[in-house]
Amino acid sequence: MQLAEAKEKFIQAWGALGSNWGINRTMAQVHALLLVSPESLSAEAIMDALNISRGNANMNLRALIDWGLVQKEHKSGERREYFYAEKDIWQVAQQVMLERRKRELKPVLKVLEEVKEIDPKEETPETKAFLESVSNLSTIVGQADKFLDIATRAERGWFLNTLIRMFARTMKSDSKE
Amino acid sequence: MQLAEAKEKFIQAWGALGSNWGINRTMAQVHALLLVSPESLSAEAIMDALNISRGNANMNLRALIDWGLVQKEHKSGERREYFYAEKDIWQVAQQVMLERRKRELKPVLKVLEEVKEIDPKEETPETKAFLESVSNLSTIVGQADKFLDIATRAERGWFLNTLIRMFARTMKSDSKE
DNA sequence: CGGTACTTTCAATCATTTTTGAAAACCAAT
DNA sequence: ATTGGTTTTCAAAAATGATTGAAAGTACCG
Repeated sequence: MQLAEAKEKFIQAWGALGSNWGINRTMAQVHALLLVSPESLSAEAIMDALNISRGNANMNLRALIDWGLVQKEHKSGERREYFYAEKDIWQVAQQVMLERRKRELKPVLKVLEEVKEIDPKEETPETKAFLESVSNLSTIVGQADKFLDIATRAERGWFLNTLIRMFARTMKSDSKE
Repeated sequence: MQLAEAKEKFIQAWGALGSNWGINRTMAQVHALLLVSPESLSAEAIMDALNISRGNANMNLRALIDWGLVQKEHKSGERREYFYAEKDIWQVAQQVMLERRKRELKPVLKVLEEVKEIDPKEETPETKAFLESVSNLSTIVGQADKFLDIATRAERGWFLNTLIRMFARTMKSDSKE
């Protein structure tokens, strides 16, 4: 396979993954492109590589900067801006976890708490079932949140080791517990 | 707050969360509705509760069944079908992890492997950077996949305990490692 | 200043996804 | 085998989300 072909394939796959997870396909593609570019790229270069308009490139670059995944660079002497992506994938993952937690998990947790405050006069089975579901849900979502918080702060090595340890345990006691 | 109001709020929040994560808003709402209904519901009831058409209700119910989150029930004497959701949230979470892993993580892992096979004659910095990014990426994605595999099989209690242990550790050695 | 080289914005357009609703298929009871 | 209640399908319509492109904005330079 040629490099160009491989890049293309990777960019497409990353775009598809993104769009399955609620991230704008083009934004994911721009990110993919920057990830595999050793040098920072101008808006121009990105537009050309992905066949998108200036406006589109600009918007998605801003969004990526907003997510903390991409940064601007001013090359001295040059007037135009260049963009490059954080290359340490663990950092990228952490940044994504941080943002999604903030943007999506927190609001849901908030609603779950609010919704627990039902007028307790209603003692129907419906109310009971509702409160039970909600409280289970907020337990799990809360745990996920806590977990992501840990992952977000952890050193890559520590986190990895813990995973391995967990994995080893599971293997040993596989179908018995 | 009244029960009806609380339900509505919850259904909306769940729908919004779903759509941020690439899941059809209505599908998430149907799921939410069934989650908080102690009794199984007919398609009719769901259509009414969410103001959606028969076709829409049907399609999303099928999709939920497909994801293993909802099941049909035939009430004896009745001709119409009733639907209910798995209420154990840990099981729901596991099912979702299982499906997304299968549907989205696996294909990406496959592409990452394919894309490593570049004609090694191209020894440019671009090729190097590309291969490095890809290999880092497949390490992380592979680890995420393995982690989800564990989570997917684990008993709720065991998993929770491990999380707590991880959390305790992090707290103790917070900013030093 | 005024010009040049860019970046940003945003209303209009285009593309994709979701929803509808009516027709077809299904299926149990007569 | 016909009826009536029900589910399923799917082409078309509606809604939503993404993209464009041109105009407005910004900043640097002489």
